[in-house]
Amino acid sequence: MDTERVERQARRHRTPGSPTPPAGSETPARGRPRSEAVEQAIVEGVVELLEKGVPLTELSIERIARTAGVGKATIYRRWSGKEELFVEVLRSMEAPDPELPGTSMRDDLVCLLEHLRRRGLSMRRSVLLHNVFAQMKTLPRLWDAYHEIVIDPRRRVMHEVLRRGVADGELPAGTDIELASDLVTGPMLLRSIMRDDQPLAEDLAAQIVDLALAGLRTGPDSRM
Amino acid sequence: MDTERVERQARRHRTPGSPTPPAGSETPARGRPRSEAVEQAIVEGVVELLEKGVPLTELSIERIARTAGVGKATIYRRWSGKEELFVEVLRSMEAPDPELPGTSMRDDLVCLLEHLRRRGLSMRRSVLLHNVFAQMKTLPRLWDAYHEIVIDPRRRVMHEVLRRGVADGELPAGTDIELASDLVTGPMLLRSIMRDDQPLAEDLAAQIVDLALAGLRTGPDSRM
Amino acid sequence: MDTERVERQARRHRTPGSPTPPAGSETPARGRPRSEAVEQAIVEGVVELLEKGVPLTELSIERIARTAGVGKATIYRRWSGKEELFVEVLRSMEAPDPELPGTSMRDDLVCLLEHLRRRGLSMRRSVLLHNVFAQMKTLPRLWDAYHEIVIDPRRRVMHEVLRRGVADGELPAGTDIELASDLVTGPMLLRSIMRDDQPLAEDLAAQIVDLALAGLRTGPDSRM
Amino acid sequence: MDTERVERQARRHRTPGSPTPPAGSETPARGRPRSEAVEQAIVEGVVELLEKGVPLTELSIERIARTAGVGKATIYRRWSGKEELFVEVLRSMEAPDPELPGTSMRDDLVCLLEHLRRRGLSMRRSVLLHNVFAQMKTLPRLWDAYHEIVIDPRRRVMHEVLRRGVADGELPAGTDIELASDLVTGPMLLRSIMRDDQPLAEDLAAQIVDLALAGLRTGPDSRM
DNA sequence: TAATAATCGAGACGGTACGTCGCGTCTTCTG
DNA sequence: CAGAAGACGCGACGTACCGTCTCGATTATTA
Repeated sequence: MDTERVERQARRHRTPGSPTPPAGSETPARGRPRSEAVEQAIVEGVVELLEKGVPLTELSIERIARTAGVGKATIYRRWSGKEELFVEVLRSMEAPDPELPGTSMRDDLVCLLEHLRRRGLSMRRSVLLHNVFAQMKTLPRLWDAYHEIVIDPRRRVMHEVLRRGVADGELPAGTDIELASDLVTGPMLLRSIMRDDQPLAEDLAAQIVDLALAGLRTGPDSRM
Repeated sequence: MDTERVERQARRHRTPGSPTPPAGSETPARGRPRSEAVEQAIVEGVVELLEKGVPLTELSIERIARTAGVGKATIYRRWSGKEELFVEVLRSMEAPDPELPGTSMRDDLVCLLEHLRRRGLSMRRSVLLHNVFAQMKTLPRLWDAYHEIVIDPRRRVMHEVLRRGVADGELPAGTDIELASDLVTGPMLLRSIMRDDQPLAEDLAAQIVDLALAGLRTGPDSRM
Repeated sequence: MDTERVERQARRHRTPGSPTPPAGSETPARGRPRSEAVEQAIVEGVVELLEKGVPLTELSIERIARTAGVGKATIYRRWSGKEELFVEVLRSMEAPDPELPGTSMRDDLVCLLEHLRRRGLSMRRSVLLHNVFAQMKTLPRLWDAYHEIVIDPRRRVMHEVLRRGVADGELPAGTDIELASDLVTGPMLLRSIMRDDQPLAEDLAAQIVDLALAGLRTGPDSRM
Repeated sequence: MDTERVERQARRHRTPGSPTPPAGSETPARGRPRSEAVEQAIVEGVVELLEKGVPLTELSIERIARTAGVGKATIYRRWSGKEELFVEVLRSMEAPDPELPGTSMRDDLVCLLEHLRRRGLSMRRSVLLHNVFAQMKTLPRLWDAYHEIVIDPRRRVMHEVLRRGVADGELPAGTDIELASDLVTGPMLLRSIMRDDQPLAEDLAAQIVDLALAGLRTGPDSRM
């Protein structure tokens, strides 16, 4: 009866994209299942702290655990560290996908940029994502996850809109979709990230789109 | 156990921009003067570590001191913490101002953007500023200093170029200089920061400038 | 998050001396009965670990459970903690009572002391009781149980032997039985516990008994 | 200036027997010296806790640090763990060497045993050494140190006394000094350790010595 | 030529957080 | 019900840095 398990079976953290296993029950699920409520308490605790203005540097795992009334191990059981936890937090805060008006490519682009502007605004208001975003490049896994979950889907939508623009004749054939996408997205990003002392004007999205469509040489007044 | 802490006078750190006191000797300067060599050793030590690929998170003051063969107090005597030290490092690494060709506004813009592209490239190559930039928003003083020293001067130059473009008739009168500036800068920033998996094409600066000048509706082929 | 802890009825553990309820079934005994095999597996697992040289400090309940391939709760269902479990282990390892030759008080004493010597030897050989004994005083219930089960019975036997010695004229009337008992037992104990670097000579029991009987002033040579 | 020390120089803890280096200054003593006061505060804190009746199991390093108002690292800087710290505590509590009357071997033996009896008493009174001693065998370094510092010196004194007894004719020539020593020491040890429910009689030392000298067959009344 | 004073490397100091482990209790599913 | 499995709140482990504080030794200026 010498069963002493040596390899404690590598800890399995939740896969970023799938909170609950889809359908085919992979393992029979032995032992007491992890509490959903605890999961929520932790993530919500982090959000509360961030909204209270606590700087990200002071967001120790120990403090998070204390706030949520939870043992440290319970956090480490789910996420391998701050990074992975923040991915969860980020996901839980992301606004739902914008619904495109579909009236014209131009209007769709304005809508997408407006969504970006709103995210920029909320980053400043709540102090929240401001810092999470700021640190993201230091936390490579978080960066990757954010790309996968947030950035890439939006980008794909914008590419689709632009491709439709080419098909509808709103853009010339042979347009570099990637570059076009970055031409309209870049300025909004710059305003959000680098100019955090200035407000983001209400009609900024429209301004950028119209200027990008018409070109500097012509100016936005040439729009139909 | 010697509990009575005497409140010492606040330590005075060097002002960021002036390594040596200007001229009028404020204090008679008694005692052993600070060693220039030590100053250099610390900053160079940080640069070496960053170039060796050490993540910024592992750049503890203790490790920096060890690397430079220097006491911790010697660092704190000069800078109040990591933030202020990094400002110094940042300044010591910035490439010299680009010299504008002056042949046309378009060429000047391309030149400025090319400078930005090169910075983006070096951030990736050396792993260096990559992380420093990434963390910068978490370190507000570093962020401010970087703005003051690096971003703002470049921005002022670009604004000047654009204003000259309006004066020369290359741009329509009434052009929003700020917005125009961001329209060309934004895309390059986006490529540098958000697309760190893709290369920055040799002629990217020209591509962006030409597309921004002509506008999406027209496409870059309309250039002279 | 389910904070209201309900005060459950105190768990009832088995009485140390009676592994199975005597006869009159106190409770109707509903549900699945406790497995004897499990009981054995746990105790044997502990013994194995101890004999493998695992220090008592590293004998966590968690590890014991792992070794025996048993859930932690299953252990706590039987014993209230390490202490009570160790009593069980101790009992399962004690050598059977020595049989006295009865030829003389002196020979009986030697026999009893030889038993003690053997226990001392086995403590060293198997690394086993060595540590259990060592920690016993920290675990008061274990200490008490050990007294009750092991020490006291032996002591009573020795007292009996000595009393017979007085009756038979081998010892003077008015001999302090307690003190006499300790005079012969003490040295062997000391050698076993305090001199674990030295061997326990084959004839040590005889040496001690003879010296104690004759007295230091006379020396053991005076024996018949 | 690539000095980065890799091997942090193995931590040196104090040698058990020599609190301060004898004379020849081995190393020039660089950096801030360790505070004597802190050392004292820690050891005294442990003693206080033990005397307050805190069980040894609850004597975590963390609690000791808290009690002494000291950082954990400060403790680990001096001792490698609980074991070595307890050696210090033990030494700080040991009564000074007994002064032998020298009137006779018998009186010297009584004096030595009386010293042992007093230690036994203090172990019970203060709850102190009781547990420390109990755990000692689990903590091998502590056990070794206790031997070296406390047991062995006393034993050597007793052996000396006995040898003098042989020389003076109080004991027969050819007496086994080791065995004789254990014959008188053993019973006192047994009473101290194994019979912690009974008091240690005032004249127990004399009783044991006299009985051991005269022998059980004769009884203590035969003494001069 | 001293006396004075700030600097230097080194490292002790009280803290806080790290990520792990064991405690004893609980909650799930399977026999 | 018992049993294996493992989640749970808790608290200690030993380590790493934080920013401050002594140390002895060094290096200028001032008297």
